[in-house]
Amino acid sequence: MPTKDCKTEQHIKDTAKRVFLFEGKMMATTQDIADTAGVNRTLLHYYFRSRDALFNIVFKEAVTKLRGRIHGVIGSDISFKQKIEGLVEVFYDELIELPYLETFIALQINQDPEKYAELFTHIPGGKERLKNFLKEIQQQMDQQVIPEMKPINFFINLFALMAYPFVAKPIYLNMFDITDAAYHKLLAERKGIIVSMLLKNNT
Amino acid sequence: MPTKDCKTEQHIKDTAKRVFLFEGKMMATTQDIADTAGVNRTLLHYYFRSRDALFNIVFKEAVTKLRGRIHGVIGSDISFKQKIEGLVEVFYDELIELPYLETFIALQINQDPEKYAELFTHIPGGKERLKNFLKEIQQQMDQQVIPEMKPINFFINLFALMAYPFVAKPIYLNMFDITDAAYHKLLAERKGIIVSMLLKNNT
DNA sequence: GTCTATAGCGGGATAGAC
DNA sequence: GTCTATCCCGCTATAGAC
Repeated sequence: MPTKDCKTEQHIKDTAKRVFLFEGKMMATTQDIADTAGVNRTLLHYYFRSRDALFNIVFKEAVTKLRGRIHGVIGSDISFKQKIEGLVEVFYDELIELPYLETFIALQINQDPEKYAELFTHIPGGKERLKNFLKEIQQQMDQQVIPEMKPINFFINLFALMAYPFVAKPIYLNMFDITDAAYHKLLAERKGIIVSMLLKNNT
Repeated sequence: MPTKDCKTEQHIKDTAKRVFLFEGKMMATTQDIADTAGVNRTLLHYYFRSRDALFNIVFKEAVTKLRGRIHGVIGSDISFKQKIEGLVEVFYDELIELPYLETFIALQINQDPEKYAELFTHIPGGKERLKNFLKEIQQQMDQQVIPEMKPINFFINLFALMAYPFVAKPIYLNMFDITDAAYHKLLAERKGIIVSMLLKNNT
């Protein structure tokens, strides 16, 4: 809270990021954020023009960071297995920091696909890097390291296993009547599970 | 559209279900729904009291139906493999009918976990049936049919692989620049993939 | 049961003083 | 840069005529 010495603009941005992506208050109003930040509501508009603009900045920033780290891994010069392990690592790292990021991505992308299209494609060399990764997946299949399927489906499996547990967390907390801490232990166990599920061949 | 001979109340409900869960208009207003249904907006309030009440009815109905079919499968007297196959089948069946249902579930459950808690637990014999299914999963592990892990994580894997592709569909349409039809082909291919990924052992 | 008219409010946004 | 006061709009909801 005492970030008063820092620039107000940054403080508002940090608070908005916390409220939206950490606490998961998707419907937070400008008043909510201002109250949480301990500033006057008009300052949000002074610095960011509108609620929408503020939201987009923090959302875009978070997605860009996650996406950047993901591309960093799939573009680096390491083994395929190391890439999968690396992806799980960075994904978990980012999503434990901002647990509601994936839920917001799902929400926003379903609300207005065109608006957020660029967030997932318009990245320097992104198309190329993605294409190469799919090729690499195909090679692993040819070498019988992973089961035969369309490379995109392997890709989807990877992200399904990583992302879904964060999106659906409240369901399972309730369904299995477990604590937040217990769920985090399950999540930790998943890191290894995901890798072995993906890389295990059926031949 | 010409459902005028049918009761207006039902027609409004059907329209609301379509707008929310089929077309994915999560922020649809009472006016939107009334227009789509071709009725006066006040009729929504006449029959359902409020937008919230109307939404809850259609949402609850859809979730209850899906949940009912899922419990029907896991509670029936068939082999473990048949249960997994059956779950994939009913899940796909329901989600192709209402493609945005999973996204709404994720959204609603994250917004207000307590409010929707009952939707996932308060079902006659539900707790018991779930517990037995987890036990069955454990047995399969003991028999080396599936890899060793906490049964809950097997359960989460199952739903991750089924549900996530529906939630994240717009991302992949854009990311891989494919059509709706092409994505549906990928989804169809997944049915077999999901089963084989889950039931493949690593010993 | 179906309409018109209207009330009421919550939230975003801006003008203008300090 | 920060505040107070105010405007404005969209949406929900209801009252009351037909």
